[in-house]
Amino acid sequence: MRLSHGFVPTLRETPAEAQIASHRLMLRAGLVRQTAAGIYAWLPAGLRALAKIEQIVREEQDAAGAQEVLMPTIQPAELWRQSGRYDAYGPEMLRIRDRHDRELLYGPTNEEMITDLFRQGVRSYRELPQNLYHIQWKFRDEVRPRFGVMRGREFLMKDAYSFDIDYAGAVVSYRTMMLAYMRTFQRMGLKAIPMQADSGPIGGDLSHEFIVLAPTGESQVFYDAGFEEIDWVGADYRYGNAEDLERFFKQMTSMYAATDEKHDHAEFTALAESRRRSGRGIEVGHIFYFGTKYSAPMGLSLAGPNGQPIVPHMGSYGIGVSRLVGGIIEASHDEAGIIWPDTVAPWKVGILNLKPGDAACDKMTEALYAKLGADALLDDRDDRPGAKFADADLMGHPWQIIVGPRSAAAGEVELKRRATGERATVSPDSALARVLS
RNA sequence: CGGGGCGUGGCGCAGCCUGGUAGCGCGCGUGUUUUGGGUACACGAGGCCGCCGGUUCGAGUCCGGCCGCCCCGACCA
Repeated sequence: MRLSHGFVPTLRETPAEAQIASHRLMLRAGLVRQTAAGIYAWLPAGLRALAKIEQIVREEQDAAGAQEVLMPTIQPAELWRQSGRYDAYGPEMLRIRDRHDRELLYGPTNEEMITDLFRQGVRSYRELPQNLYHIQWKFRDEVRPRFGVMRGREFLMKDAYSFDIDYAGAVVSYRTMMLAYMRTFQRMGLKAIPMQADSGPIGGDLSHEFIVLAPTGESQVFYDAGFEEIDWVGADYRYGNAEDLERFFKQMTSMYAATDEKHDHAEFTALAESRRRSGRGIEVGHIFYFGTKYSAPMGLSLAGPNGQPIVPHMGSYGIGVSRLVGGIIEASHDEAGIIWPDTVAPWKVGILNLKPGDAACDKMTEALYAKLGADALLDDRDDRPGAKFADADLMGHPWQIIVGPRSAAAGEVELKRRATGERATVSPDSALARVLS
């Protein structure tokens, strides 16, 4: 994108309503604009980051064997009556009526709908296990939306639903998703820690919240240093292999991790001091097993091995995709602005033409832009160098390639790494090589 | 939902107490200037002061109602 004709309305001052860092920076960097309380429009830069995050989630879900579907945002009330949740859900559910006065709702989640789909399409236990997911906008009419997209009313969520013959199968599905989550968050440059969560009467120990570490996070967490050190993406755990998954689950759950509410000081200090970590975190995902809570009342029943009907055991697995945009910024920013991890940055590189109209500057920046393509943002605005530096830092491109009259005349560019502030004067070719490596 | 606060050009704010027809900074446009970290000067565009009603000769300002948004708490991906 050429910034001179791009819709990236950066703000020099912070709008009064934004309190926390990610909200301020998302507004200032032109990622989103608020439409109503807890409802946001995504502008080009924000949408690009959102799409990259969504794509990483998608790739890791697919790698773990889940199948993507897309369910509607609007659901019939009837489905929710079958599970008994229509009356139980309360005012967080946005209820609507169509012209025929039929009761509908804007989906806050999809257990009922997926169970309905599954019972229509699957007949035999031999077709299990299966895991279906979608990435779709949800609406929960929060009493008090806040923190920008971190707690909006409308939000983009990945939710997956597993179907297994029995509890043992459900455990494998659960562990599979847990591994996929560790890999997903790692790829986004985040340190994620699964914390055992309250799961109600059904879940047993199969309910975990995924907390992402961020200095400004909402809750205090204590954990084993292993969560920061282990490379989940590279680890040799194989999906579809129950032993690998058990080994993974043991490694995961053997390390200490707790939020302040559940923190056990004695257990924590039993860890070697060098292994103890504490910090703040933001919840970005939640996985849990819920057995036959929906399959039973909704009549999801398949032919079992001995001809008798079986009721599948289910689990659900959520990731707050739009929340992650805010979460990543909370985890990675400084005074000047956002510091995007390479994998989720709206643009991987910002090319700064410090003097549009200068033949050498124009030629060099255009050549770089042509080679970098869509993942580059070319700042070709007729503006002061200072304004471009400030906006580039604010927008947080992982790399900046800075071209001014002096360096252009010398056939060189300045390459700046946003995360470290490190700068080097190099040839355009070697700048390209480093950015693309 | 309990408590608090705020709605005035795109953004940040003053003006309201003590009614007299709207102002500042930033941004935006034009020109000159400057040219590697938000340059300086000049000129200019842009606001039915959230909405409705009331009081008054006159309402951004006073009174009533409504709507919207934010913060703390309880609640939540």
